[in-house]
Amino acid sequence: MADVAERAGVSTMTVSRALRKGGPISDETRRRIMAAIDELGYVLDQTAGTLSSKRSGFVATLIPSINNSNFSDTVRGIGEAIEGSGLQLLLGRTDYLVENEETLLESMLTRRPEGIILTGGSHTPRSRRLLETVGIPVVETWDLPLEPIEHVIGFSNAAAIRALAHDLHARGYRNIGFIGGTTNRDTRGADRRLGYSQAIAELGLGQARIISFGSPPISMEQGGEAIAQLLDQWPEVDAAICVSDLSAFGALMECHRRGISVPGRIAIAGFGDFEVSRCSHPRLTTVSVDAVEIGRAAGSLLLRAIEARRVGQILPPERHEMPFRVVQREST
Amino acid sequence: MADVAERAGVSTMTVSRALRKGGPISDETRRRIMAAIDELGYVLDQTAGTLSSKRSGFVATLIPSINNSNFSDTVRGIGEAIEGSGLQLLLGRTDYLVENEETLLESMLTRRPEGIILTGGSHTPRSRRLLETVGIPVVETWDLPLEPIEHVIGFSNAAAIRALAHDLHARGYRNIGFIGGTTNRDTRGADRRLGYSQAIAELGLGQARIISFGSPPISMEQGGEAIAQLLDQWPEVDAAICVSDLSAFGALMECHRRGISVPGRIAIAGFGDFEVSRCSHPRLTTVSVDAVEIGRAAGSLLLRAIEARRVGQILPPERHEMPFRVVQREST
DNA sequence: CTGTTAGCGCTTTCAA
DNA sequence: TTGAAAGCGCTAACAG
Repeated sequence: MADVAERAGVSTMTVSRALRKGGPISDETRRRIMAAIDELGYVLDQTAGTLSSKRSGFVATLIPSINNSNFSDTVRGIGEAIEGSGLQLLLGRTDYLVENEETLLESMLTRRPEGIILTGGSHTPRSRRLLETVGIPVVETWDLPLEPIEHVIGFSNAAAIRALAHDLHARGYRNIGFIGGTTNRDTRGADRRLGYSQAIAELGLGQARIISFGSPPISMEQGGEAIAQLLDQWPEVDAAICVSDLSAFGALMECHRRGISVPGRIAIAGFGDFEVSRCSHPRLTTVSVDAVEIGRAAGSLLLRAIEARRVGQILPPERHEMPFRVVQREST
Repeated sequence: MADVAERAGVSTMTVSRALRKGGPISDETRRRIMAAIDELGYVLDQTAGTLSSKRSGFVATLIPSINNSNFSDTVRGIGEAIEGSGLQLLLGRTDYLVENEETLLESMLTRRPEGIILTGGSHTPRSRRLLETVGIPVVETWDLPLEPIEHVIGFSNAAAIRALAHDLHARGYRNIGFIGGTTNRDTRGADRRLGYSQAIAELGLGQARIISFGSPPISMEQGGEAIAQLLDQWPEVDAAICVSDLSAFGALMECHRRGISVPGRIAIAGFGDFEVSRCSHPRLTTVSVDAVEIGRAAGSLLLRAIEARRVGQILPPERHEMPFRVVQREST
């Protein structure tokens, strides 16, 4: 800034003002300063600015996996929502583990983010404590936690799968199985399994037929092995609900390979409305959630909360339930 | 730090030392300090530390898309490489546009990253200038630029597709088509198309049969529409190379839908060895690149370069060509 | 092994 | 519309 100020014949304070949109500064002075910056090829050092202004301009976001279109869509939505606000995303990948979330959270908090968006409603006690201590706005997404930290933009994964199971039942399927991961590490996956069990009980379908296969997130490959196991163990199954479209797709392809007709011999449905489920042959029935919209809603809510804090206020906790939709396609 | 220091009965400088691994400090003092930090629920403010030490602890990484397993695998590899070094990833998504790359770069440089990993070898003049001015280590990946900025961890996309075309030729295919995007926005995609054209010329196969479909990255859906167009325009084609596995998969599914046998009537091959290509039926022939290893190599190279700068040295530019491999599967 | 002093490059605050 | 002074919370450098 000193170099720029000298070149433009002003003080560093004037340079600082020129770099903010609303600053009281004459057009001519700003032009000279911008020219000087451009000639020097300099960029502002936000580190110093953060220290001085106590505004980092960071928004921390934690997602389970970056290579999952649901979560990457949500990140895109967050990006759209904070675009133009001067806020920057600090992205972290928990790999579906709350322990990783805690570590990442701690490491991100050292950057003094002004707000945080988390995936899911399960966190370690220490994570909750850290968030309380820093006192910045928090939004939990993709879930409806019973005891939210603060704001929530989510939906019930259990209710979504229940709706899918009811839909299958209405179409005449009676022996519906479920394919998911072996642990509760993926809490949304565990919630979906719960929704399946609830639906089976509600519909009076007797026995729950659950194949747990592999550490979450369950892959396409594992979906294929799981469907074989399901058909082996309960030959009477006429429909399979998979914890996500990826395993559903793997199951579908394995059926092709074995000459098992879908939906003739068995119907297959997934969750998430991934691109692969729209393109496969047959196209996969699934539950669609607007992941981009979850991100947009979470981002704009967080933005309002951050702006409130900047003027010394606190936005009361908000909780928005996002819609989901059973998408009936050719596989059921 | 003042609060912690008071509680532990030491100076802030001692607290600072306790928070670094190698610091000269007694076990007992460190224990007391850590206890105080834990009781208070405080985390270090790296903003101030960055300003003082001139080390941000950030590594900036720019990728075209986060929802692409190739790039997200590379990010994972980078993460593995820098794990334990105390460095943190600052991730940005360019959406395949060098103009976005420039904007993101500028915004990230305000955070004073200690090193940068870029995807591809095409950048705006201003991007190159900014990088020169800041003088931090730069690694370009996923390409072999003719005029690299500094370090390179990549491979030739053209050579990879040439190898695939030669492989198809060796298996008897003579009328090979290519499916890709309409513009050069995705420079790796454009390079792959170039490799196809080179191979057609080298092998004396006469006419190049190229279907350009949609703005890159071309989707599964678009792959399906493109294969229909290819078969319509050149009914003699006996093989199709797609710019990526996603479009190849879309093409494959569209053939299923139309009752066109793969590979009986037409062979289909892709690029990238995505999970979907390993699981589809038939499994897709593709070109495999170890994306995680590209990330690991780029990360550890950058780490060496950063450590060199920290002791006032400069690591001479390195250039590593990563292997690719044609993976013959059932679709050809 | 621990403490003191100075200062990183900005922005806030106040004054003109 | 502009400038001067002070200070954000750490760490480097030096001393003991």
